[in-house]
Amino acid sequence: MKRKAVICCGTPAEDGDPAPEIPEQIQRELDAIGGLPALENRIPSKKKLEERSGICQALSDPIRLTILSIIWDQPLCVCVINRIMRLSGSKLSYHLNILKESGLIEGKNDGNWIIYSITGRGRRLLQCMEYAKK
Amino acid sequence: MKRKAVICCGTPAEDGDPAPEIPEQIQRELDAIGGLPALENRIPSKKKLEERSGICQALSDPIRLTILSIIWDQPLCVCVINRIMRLSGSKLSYHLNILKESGLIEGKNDGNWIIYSITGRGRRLLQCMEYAKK
DNA sequence: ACAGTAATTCAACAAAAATTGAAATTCCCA
DNA sequence: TGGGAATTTCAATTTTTGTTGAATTACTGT
Repeated sequence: MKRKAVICCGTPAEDGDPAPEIPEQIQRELDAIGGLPALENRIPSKKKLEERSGICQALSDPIRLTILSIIWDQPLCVCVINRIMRLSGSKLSYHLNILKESGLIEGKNDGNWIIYSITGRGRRLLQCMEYAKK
Repeated sequence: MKRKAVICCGTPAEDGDPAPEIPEQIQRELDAIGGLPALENRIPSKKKLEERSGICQALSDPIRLTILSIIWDQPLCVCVINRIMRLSGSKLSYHLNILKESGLIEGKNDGNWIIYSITGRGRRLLQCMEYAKK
């Protein structure tokens, strides 16, 4: 009854390989939902995976989370943000740009200044984060 | 009436520096909420910032998001996960470990196998992500 | 005890992200 | 139209992350 077991993780599996031995319960659950093909179906498209991981990437730095918390209640110019952050201009700019590129903040020109505000998406994501994290 | 303006972003501000010129409206809004000290108060503690950015860091990779989607409905051994992912063992292990360290998945030993499942936190975060992203 | 297997760990390397300081851009105002 | 100020951009460097393949651990059944 036993299928031939193979080394399944030392090297990537290939299409012809026999299935590795797996725990009985897992096998049952897997069969119940439709086996491996059913599992594959749940994987989001490459495009979605990249979009989501990109957003998380933007949120994955304490400096950037700090910036978001600073402009949470009102839009602010870079100047004022940096009055608190105290970073070099280029460094702050670098992080602002990452937040902007992923749609979490947006900048509006006002004469000499650029005034950044948090976007709806940025606000929702941060709130979720907050809720889900505990 | 005008305060002396200074280059405020070329170099980090220091305590003695005069405040830079800022747009009138921003100044008003800022005053209304209690000025810079009020802004500083909203910044989460370093500990929280690091915890949150760490979680986002763990979610910031398509491979790891894929793993989470694979074990979304039922716990699976590394073996089966890799039947779909087709990565080298060490690579998969590396990513599983990052997810585990940040509390998004947990592993339970079962004989020769280690069976990974998504945690409550992992589930909530991914759901939020989904909702907030659009 | 031993052979076989699932999974992890380790050290070397490659790739990506962050930091730095200098230079450039854009706008305002005299 | 020229000087000053806010912000960004760029290239060089450092730091952090991810990948690879070999070696190791831990468990099972005999």
